[in-house]
Parts: sequence; C-alpha cells; structure tokens
Amino acid sequence: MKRTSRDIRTANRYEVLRQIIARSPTSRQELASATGLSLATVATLVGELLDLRMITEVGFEDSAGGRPRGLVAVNAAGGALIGVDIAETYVHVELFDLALNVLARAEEDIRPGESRPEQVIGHVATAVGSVVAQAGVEAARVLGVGVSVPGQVDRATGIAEYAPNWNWHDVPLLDLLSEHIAYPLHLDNPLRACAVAELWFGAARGHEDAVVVNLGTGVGAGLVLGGGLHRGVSNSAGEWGHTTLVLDGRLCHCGNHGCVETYVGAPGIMRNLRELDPRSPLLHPEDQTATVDALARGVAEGDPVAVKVVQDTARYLAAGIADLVNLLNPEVVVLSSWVAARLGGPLLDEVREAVARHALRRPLAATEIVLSPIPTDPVCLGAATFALEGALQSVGQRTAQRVVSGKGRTAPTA
Amino acid sequence: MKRTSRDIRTANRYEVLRQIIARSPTSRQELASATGLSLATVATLVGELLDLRMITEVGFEDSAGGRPRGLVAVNAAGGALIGVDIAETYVHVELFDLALNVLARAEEDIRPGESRPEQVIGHVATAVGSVVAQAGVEAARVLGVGVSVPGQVDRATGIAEYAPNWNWHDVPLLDLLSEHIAYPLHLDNPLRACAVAELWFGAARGHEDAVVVNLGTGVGAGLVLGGGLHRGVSNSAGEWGHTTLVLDGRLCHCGNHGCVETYVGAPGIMRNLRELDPRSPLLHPEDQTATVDALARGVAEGDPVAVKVVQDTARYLAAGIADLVNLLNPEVVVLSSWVAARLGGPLLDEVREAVARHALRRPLAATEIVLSPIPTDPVCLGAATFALEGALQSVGQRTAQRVVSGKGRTAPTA
DNA sequence: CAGACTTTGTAAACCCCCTTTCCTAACCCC
DNA sequence: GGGGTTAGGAAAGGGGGTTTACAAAGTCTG
Repeated sequence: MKRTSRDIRTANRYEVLRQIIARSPTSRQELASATGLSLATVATLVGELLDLRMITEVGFEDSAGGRPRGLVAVNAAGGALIGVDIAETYVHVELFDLALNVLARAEEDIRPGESRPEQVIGHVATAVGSVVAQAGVEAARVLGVGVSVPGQVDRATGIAEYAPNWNWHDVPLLDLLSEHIAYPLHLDNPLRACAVAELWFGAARGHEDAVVVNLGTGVGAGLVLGGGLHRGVSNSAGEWGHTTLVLDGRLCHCGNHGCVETYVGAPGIMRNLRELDPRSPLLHPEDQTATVDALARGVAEGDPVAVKVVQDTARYLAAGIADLVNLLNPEVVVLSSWVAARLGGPLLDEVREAVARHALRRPLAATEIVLSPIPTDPVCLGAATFALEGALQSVGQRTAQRVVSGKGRTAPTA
Repeated sequence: MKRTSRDIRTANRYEVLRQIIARSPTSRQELASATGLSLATVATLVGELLDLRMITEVGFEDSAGGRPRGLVAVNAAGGALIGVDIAETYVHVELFDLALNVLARAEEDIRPGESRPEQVIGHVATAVGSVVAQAGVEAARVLGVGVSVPGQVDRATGIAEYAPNWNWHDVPLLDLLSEHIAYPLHLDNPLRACAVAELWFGAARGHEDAVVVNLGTGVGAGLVLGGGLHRGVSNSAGEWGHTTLVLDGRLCHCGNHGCVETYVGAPGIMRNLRELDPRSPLLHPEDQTATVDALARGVAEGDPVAVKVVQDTARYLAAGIADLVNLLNPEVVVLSSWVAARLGGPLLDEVREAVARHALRRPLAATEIVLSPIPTDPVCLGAATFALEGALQSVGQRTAQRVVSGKGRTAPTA
C-alpha cells in the first residue's frame, strides 16, 4: 500500500478526536502536548471537527495571568453511530452519540435454523430501525453503521467470505444490507471491532503495539501494530484461537488439534471443568454463560474445583499469551470479550504470573496485561468506531469531482 | 512514533534503490511503473542517488521511434558496505560493493571460553580490518558497518541487552566497537538482519507482510508488517523460537517447555533423529552442521531414517508456520538460515503440505511458502543492508546547523 | 484604572513531499 | 530534413506540518 501525506492527516485527525473524546472538555494546548503536534496543526484539525459539528466550544479555562484557554468538547448530539454485533445466536445493536454513550439498544434472537443471509439481515434491519426510533434521532444525523460479523470478511467488496457458524461462503453482505439500511455501512469481524474499540477508547489507547485477546465462545487476537490495526493480506490476521497450543491436543471445529480456542474459549473452559469433575454442579452443559458465571461465583466463594478450573484455564491462556508477547513484543495485552469480563478478575493474577514464567524476560518487561476497561459490549462499540473512522476518513476527500463531458467542457456544478 | 512526510521520502528512496539494485540497469520509466511513483519523483530520487554516486548513468535503451530512455545502474564501485555476523563460535564478516556483491570475506573463530566482550570485539575489529585490506577500498568509501549480534539489542543506545550464549547483560557494544572501528555502525540481531535481507533482496521484496523464518541453531521469525520491519516496543519482536508448540514438551534452554526451537532448531532436529534411532550413523553428536548435512544426503539417497526425520521436523515446523499464517496472514513465508539452506529442498514440500493441513483456508490461500533465494550468508547481507539503510537515511537530513553564538550572529560556516 | 505582563489562537510564510502539466531534447521513419 | 514519438527537466500546484508574528483577551500592579 502506498502511503501519502494524506494518511498522516487522517491519523492525526483520528488522534485528535480520540484525545478530545478521552479528555473532553479539553483545550487546544492540551491536545497539542498530548498528540505531539504543533498548536497550529491542532487548531486546524479542531477547526475541521468544529465545522463538522462533531465537537463544540464549551467555554474557557480559568487563567492565571493570560488569555484563558478555549475549551472544546465532544458534541454528543452532533451525530449518532450504530454498532451491530452479529453473533451465532443473536444480533445486538447499539446506537451511540458522539461521546460514545449508548442511547439505545436492541437485540434480536437468531433461532437455531435461521441461518440464511436474508433472515439474519432481516433481524439486523429490524434492530437498526428500532434503535433509531428509540433514540429519536433524525436519519440525517446517523453518521454510519458498523457491522461485525463472525468469520472472514473482505472490507473492500463487503463480502462475508466465510462465516463458520452458518457455513456462509462469499455472501455479499454489504450489498444485501444496503437494500435495507440507508446509512453508510462498514463491515468487519468482531476481533477487529474489539481491537479498534480498545485502540480508541480502551487499554490500547496511545500504544503503538498492542494485542487485544478476545475470550468468548470463539477466541482471537486483534493486533494493533505500528499504531494501527494489522489486517494481513486478506484481512484475516488475528486468528490466534486457531494457533496450536498443544500438538495433537484437543480436536477443534476447525479440523485441527490443540488450538488455543479449545482450551480457553468458553466451550474449552467447560471442558476443562468437565475433565476435572464431570459431575460438577457448576457445569451447565447447554449454557456457556451460566457455566462461566457459576465458575466466577465459585471462585469468589473459594470453591476448590472452580479455583482449579480457573488456574488450569489461566495456565493455557498464559502459554498462549506468552507466545504473543515473545512474537510481537507489544506494550500491552488486553483481555476482552464476555468471558474475560466475567472471569477476568480471578483469571488475571494467575495469567500474569504464568505469563511471567513462560515469556522471555526482555519482551515481558515491556508488556503489561490488563483487563479491558470498556464497560459495554466491546463489539458494538468497535463496530460503531468503524463507522466513526469512516465518517472521519471522508472529511479530507476532494469534493469537487471532475466532470467528464461528452463534448466540450461542462460548467462545474455548484 | 510520529510519522512525517519525510518518512514517505525515506521509504520511497529505499524502494527506488531496491528496484535499481534488482533491475540494474533500468530506466526511470521502469522505476516509476515499478514503484507506482510519478516520473518526476523518481527522477528526483534518481538524481539524489546519482549525486551520492551510488548509481551511475550507463547509456541508453534502444528506442522505437522516440527519445531513448536513459539507463541507470548501481555504481558498484561507489561505496562499500560491511556486514558482521557475530555468532556463538565465530565472527563472519563480508564486505560488499553497492551491488551487494561480496568483495571480501573474513572469519574469526571464537574459542570456547572467549566470552568477554573485549575478546569478541577484538575478533570483529580484526576481521573488519582484514576485509577492508583485502578489498583494497579506501576508508572513505566504506559507507557503514552493520553488526548482527545474537539476543536482544537496543538500537538507539547500541547496547546488547542480553546475549544468551555468553550471558552478556547490557554490554555497551556500540561504544566498545566504535573505539576500534571508525565507520558508521549499526547494531541489531540476526533475526532482523535476515528479515531485512529478504525484504531488500530476497523473497519478501515488494510484499507488505512477510515472515522470515530463521532456521539455524537458534530459531526465530523476522516479521515484515506493513512494508517494514516490525520491531516491537523493545526491539525484541520475532522470538518465535520461544513460542510454545507442545505444552509441557521438550525443555528449552530458555527455561520453558515445548518451544518451537527445541523441535526445529538444529539441536532439535538432532534430537528428532536421536529419538528415532539413537545409533544412527547420520548423527554427529558434537557437530550440528555435519548432522544436518548427513540428513540432507540421506534424504537424497532415500535413507528411510533421514526421510522420517525430515518428515517429523517438517511436521513440527509446519505447525509453527501455520500458527504464523493464522495469526499474521502474511503474503509470504520465507525459510532462511543455514538449516533451511541445507535441508530446505526436501523440507519444503513436506512443510507446504503440512501447513495446508494446519492453517485456516483463507489465510492459507493468500500465503506462499518459499526458500530464501539469497545464495550468500543472509545475516552478513542483512547487516550490510542496515548500513545501507543508514547511509540512505542521512541523505535527506538538514546539513546546515544553526550556529548559536555567544553574542550577535556569526557568519554561517561554508 | 491604566499600563505592564502573560497567554491564547489565528494568519502568514515557509519547508517538505508528491503530482500534473508544459516544453524542449532526442530519436525514428519517411 | 521535416513529422511523429518518447524522454526527462522545469515549473506550478496541492496536501501536510511547523515556525513566527501579531492581535486578542485575560491578570496583575502601581
């Protein structure tokens, strides 16, 4: 990919807005020192964002002998972003204001046989319509919709190349969605959504290199390298869940043996429990969430089986994370997604300790392991962030398109 | 790290020189279409390189009805680069002309026990002096010396933070070397040297994302991500050799169990052989090179034990490579270093096949696995490339330093 | 309460980088 | 030796960032 000076501008625009959202309200001076940009550049970018009505001037700082600093803050009401989290059994949609507060939520269940794209898209369209209605925002103020769909996605064409849970192959999801949804659409997968959410609003903010480890039913790692998302050639980087942890280990649904996912994904954790005590009352064979919750409670109550399961899981997880630390040497490893949210506390200490045993000293010394600080659904937030990035990207674009006329030149349209 | 428009220039300068070296002689037009840059930019950069005498005009292309294209080629005699490969038992130094031909070689043995930094540096200084004398180049034409030293290196300070083979801790190697060597010095480790060599002259050339798998006594992976070397926060990314392949597997000298290195590094391969047939005549217990050579010959002759050992090794290697493919989604995986050079042919087919079984379909489809096409010592070449990059980096720098005068302004020095 | 001091933020000038456009140079063919 | 064609340099222009100058907007002090 060729890089141009425009990319620098886009990156700076992102960074300034990130800082404004994080520090809101804040001054141009603070932004300049936080971003390392000159005051003039910050002022220009702030001006752009003011013009877009994404931020507003909100008064002045008290001064101690000079002209008071003007303060800017996110203009929460200046637009709305929608994040769609499509999963195997549900579609979860959230509508955010520009301060990334959730204004409305909607959830649709996907019933077991509903695997056709049209059915799933129907749920998405319903839920999106619902959040817009609930929040009562005008359509024109919806800046975009980010859609996270499991599996491999081609961003350029908007095709879901492969979704394992429904066995989708090359579904032109973006085209299908755009028949029902009039807002700008952005497609990607949950791994990258979580990574972007952490990059903008979470523990990866301000870091050049970070790994966002996703612990859910599936497992993956969103890679932030060089300050931006690493996508790989075919936008399928981050499949850490299908990385071998135990050669010839547990059979994974990907066909391989010993994948990380089979040890630290929710079904893997259930299996860790079952292997320890097949009749444990903590085990809810058909309900991953309930089992994980039971484990969390068990650990809190000192149940030895629960403690042991978490220890075992932490040991597997730590071996996998140590691999990431050794290979990528990131500044921070973030544990995200619902399993981490529920089991994170007890897991974290064990993981830190075990990673310290596994990883090499030098990379380890530079890395910290933290839980995601994002309180809401990170996938929805990340998906909405894709929409936010999309809205910012088109700012710098030339608006005046050259008019190609059949014969002679036409006057440019106003 | 803040990126500026100058980085773009530097990257373009690299790319143009890379193309010139690869296609020498070539025309500005060809360079423009190869790099995607405009003719004007290419002409400017070519002009710069001509001024530096790194390239020369070498005539004209035949034309078919227009002004003939001027041809430029690397000015091999325009400078010399030195690559130093410090390893556990030897120091290998090569002197290159600007076409990256080897003009002189020198090798010094490091005897067991010679582990003090001054001893090692003495060998380096001797060897560097030797190649300069052999090649008969003037000191002024040596553009720089790249030094590869095993372990973790801080490039900014030039400190070898940790070298496992001699148990070095925080040795200020660059300072010590500069007492003996007057040329510009560049320090890094062999992993990254090989990666840069592939990026400039080998199989990774022109790719955005590549992994250079290093199979030697030690094992690692140089990561090319986003068109440049990925270093990680503390310049220690790429320690793939100390990534877990088999949980609780073979004990590694890093203190861990089941590291990739213990299965596919030269000692690991020897162990694979020993476990299969402890009395195999292929086994030279004290000589890794001889054993690997014997295995290569054995495979060529159809020796079933050799074939099996290579199969086993390939299987381990493939599992590890599949992990890299799934995690990073690179365009190309390059097998490099001396084990790959000797055993590469027979290994490659097995590896490709086994990776295809392990990796996910989508990332796999985008990845090819190849042997390094670099015929010489890739570490020396890569180290020399660091020196070349260094020489190119200082091109764009402002030369006129502001003179701070005590009183009034001094006339700028010519 | 007016002048002095301090700080903000905008505007202008400047540097770097790349591209487009124009024009001359250099060659082939007829 | 003109006409057609291609190469490559020079100039103009657009994007981006920084530095510098200066007006604006405060506090402080005599």
